[in-house]
Amino acid sequence: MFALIDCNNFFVSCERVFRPDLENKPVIVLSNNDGCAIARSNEAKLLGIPMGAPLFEIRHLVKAYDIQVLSCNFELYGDMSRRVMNILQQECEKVEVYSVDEAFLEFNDSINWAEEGDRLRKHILQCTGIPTSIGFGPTKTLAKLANLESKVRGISCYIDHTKAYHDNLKAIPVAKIWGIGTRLNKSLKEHGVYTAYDLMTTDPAWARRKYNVIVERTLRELGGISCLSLSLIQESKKSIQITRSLSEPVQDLETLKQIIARYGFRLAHKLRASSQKTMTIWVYARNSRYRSEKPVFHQQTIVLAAPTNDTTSIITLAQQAVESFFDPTVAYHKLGIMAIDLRDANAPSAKELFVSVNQSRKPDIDKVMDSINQRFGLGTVRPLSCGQSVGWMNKRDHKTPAYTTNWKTLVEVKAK
DNA sequence: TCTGGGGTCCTAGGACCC
DNA sequence: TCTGGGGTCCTAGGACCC
Repeated sequence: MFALIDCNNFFVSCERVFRPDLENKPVIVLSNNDGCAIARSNEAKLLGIPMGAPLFEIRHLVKAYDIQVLSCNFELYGDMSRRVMNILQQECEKVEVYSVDEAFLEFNDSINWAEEGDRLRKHILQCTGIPTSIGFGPTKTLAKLANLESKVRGISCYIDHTKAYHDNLKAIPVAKIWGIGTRLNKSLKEHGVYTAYDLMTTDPAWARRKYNVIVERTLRELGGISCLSLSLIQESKKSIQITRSLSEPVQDLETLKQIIARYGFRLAHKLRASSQKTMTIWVYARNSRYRSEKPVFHQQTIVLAAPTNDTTSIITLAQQAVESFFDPTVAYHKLGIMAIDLRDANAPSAKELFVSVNQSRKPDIDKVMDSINQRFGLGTVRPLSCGQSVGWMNKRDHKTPAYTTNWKTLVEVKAK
């Protein structure tokens, strides 16, 4: 038996742990640059704020209902996520961390799911302050659906393919199923498939022919046949990227080079943190999707002679890429750098046999930089090419402190 | 005025091999 | 006029996820 446990309105819940005054109030957490609402409390959802709503479009609601607006604080969410997952790993033998706020669990079929679910939810709430929902089922896809029901009802739930649950399945729109996105939803509806029950009772061979193996699998999973197993070991990443929208458009080459240097700096740091090196770097820049008359997308792919996670090399290559495609008439609004074709840093490739002595000594600098930054915060020491903070930095006007990861911003409690 | 960031998997088609 | 059969690898693009 599978279970999906999921933190309720995760980012908002993290904020509420340290801001109890936000309980029972409508709260939203914004994306980078305070652009869109990426997390909403139940109260905010009830006010009709959709996921991803741009802040400027909902200003009137924020004002009218005194919605509490917060900038994103990923340091906090990442740390809270680790705490929740650690607890799960202590409590269950088989845990697959699926995302920042979700995990799949696997249990013996004979467990009392209601009891087990309530126990876990209580325990997590007590240890971290984060409320969760939990759904059980004979497959991952059904456990996901049961989790939806758990969210609505506030208790542990179970769903399977048998007759006893057909009414539940008939009440679930096909778009809510894991793996059915907007395109598939539209197409399925055109073929008369509206609910989870409809999809479950569709011919798998047709699904394979008409769509692909993923849809076929989803359909079989709905029918109680487990096609997706738990991945207990965290596979190493296949790509790592840093992309950001700029808070204001940039048309100046030197500024763009500084920005991409910062992204390259973070990318190299991430690569080292996951003990990986990259063989290929992809850099792109584009104008605004919303404002510009003509979409512009500039990009360059750089294939390296040998895999690297060296800050200086990555920054140099990224800046060369930006120089090569830079066009002074374009107002750049978003930049990104991506490392693809990753290798295990601890398993040197034959190509690395030929790097110069000079280059092979460089990682020491990165090591020192990483250890200082680990202690005092990323960016405390950084290459000169990253420049000083200027206008294009991320806008975060409503950010809460890093309560759990920075000594300077720990919460103070006064006892009388 | 103002619109997020970071991933994965699958498939079709082209290039190339013998 | 008529031009094999079988295979692998790579890439771009589409769709999905949170």
